[in-house]
Amino acid sequence: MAVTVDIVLLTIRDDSLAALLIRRGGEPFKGCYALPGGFVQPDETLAAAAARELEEETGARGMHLEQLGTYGDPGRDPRMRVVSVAYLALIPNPPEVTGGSDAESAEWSPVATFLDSTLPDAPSLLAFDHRQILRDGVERARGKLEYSGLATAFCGSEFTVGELRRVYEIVWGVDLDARNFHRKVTGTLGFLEPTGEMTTRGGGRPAQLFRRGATQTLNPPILRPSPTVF
Amino acid sequence: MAVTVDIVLLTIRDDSLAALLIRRGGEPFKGCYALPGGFVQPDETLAAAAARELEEETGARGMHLEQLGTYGDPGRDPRMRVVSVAYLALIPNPPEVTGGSDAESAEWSPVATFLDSTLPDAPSLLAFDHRQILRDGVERARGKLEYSGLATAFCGSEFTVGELRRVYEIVWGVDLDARNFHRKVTGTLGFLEPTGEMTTRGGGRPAQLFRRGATQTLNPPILRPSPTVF
DNA sequence: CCAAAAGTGTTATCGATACACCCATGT
DNA sequence: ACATGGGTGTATCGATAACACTTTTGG
Repeated sequence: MAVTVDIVLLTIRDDSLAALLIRRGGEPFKGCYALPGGFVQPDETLAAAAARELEEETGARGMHLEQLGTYGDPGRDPRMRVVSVAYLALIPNPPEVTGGSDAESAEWSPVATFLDSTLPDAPSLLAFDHRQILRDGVERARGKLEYSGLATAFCGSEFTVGELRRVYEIVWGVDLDARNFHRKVTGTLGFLEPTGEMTTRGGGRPAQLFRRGATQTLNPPILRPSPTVF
Repeated sequence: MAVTVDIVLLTIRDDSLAALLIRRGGEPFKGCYALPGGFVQPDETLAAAAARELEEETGARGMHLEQLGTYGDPGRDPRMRVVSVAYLALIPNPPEVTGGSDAESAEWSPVATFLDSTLPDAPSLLAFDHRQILRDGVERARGKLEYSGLATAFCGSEFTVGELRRVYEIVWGVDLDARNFHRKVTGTLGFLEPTGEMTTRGGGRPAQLFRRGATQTLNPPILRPSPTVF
């Protein structure tokens, strides 16, 4: 029985939540998109396999990486029985992924393109059961923003409160009150650590720069106004 | 590479949170306890494998079953590379599991016996990495009580508000205010469905009997007073 | 000056908590 | 009568939501 890892790598690009997808050059699902991934080697942990595949595909290391779930229905891959452990990864500034090595090329695509519920459920765009995995990954990210510091994984090492708020707004697809959001995140002790620096990037009045704080659990949570649809 | 399922089967027994564990009759970890589990067959889904193992061990079917996580470090099983998909299962009235078939015998044991943080981390009691899996399963159950109807999976099909509260108190290891709890769960529309029946089991004034309602998500959640330790 | 984003203040309202209190049964 | 658990009422407190308002930059 083959064991693979598949990775839902998310980022914020052009004011959209985007995922890294591979255009398949061969059968099955030739021409479809698929999640990056590959076989687990005999002597590496599952997380190490995911990190290795990520680095091969993007060149980036050290981003947020967590296990998402395992997908092993017989027949999910027509060639053989494959049990795939899915990982969720988040990266701040999406590296350009031009072309890729062989016939397979990697691209950033807005997740809405693939998850919009008006689309048919059949794998017309995404290979295997990767639509479900992508959906689960996006839902995990959306949920964890509420009670954890996960959103900072979409920001660089230093960021403003406004930039952090944009992450919430884009991932949840809602508008948040900037004033209340500011009070909430700066008021949660240990959540954000001020650098002392200011920045004017983004225009308007200069904003303080922050780093991730030690408290990576948000209590009470930030509740999303209305659960996002797809 | 071998793929197995391991099951954290929890129940409430003698006012304690208890797990079903197998006493190992052979090497490795002979004499240790281990989670029930086994190999995934070529033509069954992962969940079906877990359900099958559960039925073989307890005779029970149809209980709550959800995927917990996948554990696949090289060396976690000294005999070979084994990737194990762990499932969390909950059952209301623990069936007696006398002896078992062969040298391996199943028992219900309070989880505190194995998770108490004063114990050493080495697998002196639990085989493989099963202590970590058990800990993750208990933590998942504790967390999900807050915002889901998971607690009802510990109750029979009909239960009183008091019985449901006992589940929370035992799983979380805290005391809850009976009056506020009552208001909370009966006030969440669609969470509990009154049967119209009353019962006097448990003594005191007769209590209404309820069934699980359609709403299996609790918003706003019931927050546990202070996170349980181990 | 104006637009845009950063922050602060204030108030209404909702939900949780901590109780006091009454109800209906078994012994 | 009294113990036991079921259930309602109510005041207080903390967090959120809505929004008025000031601050500081760039164009």
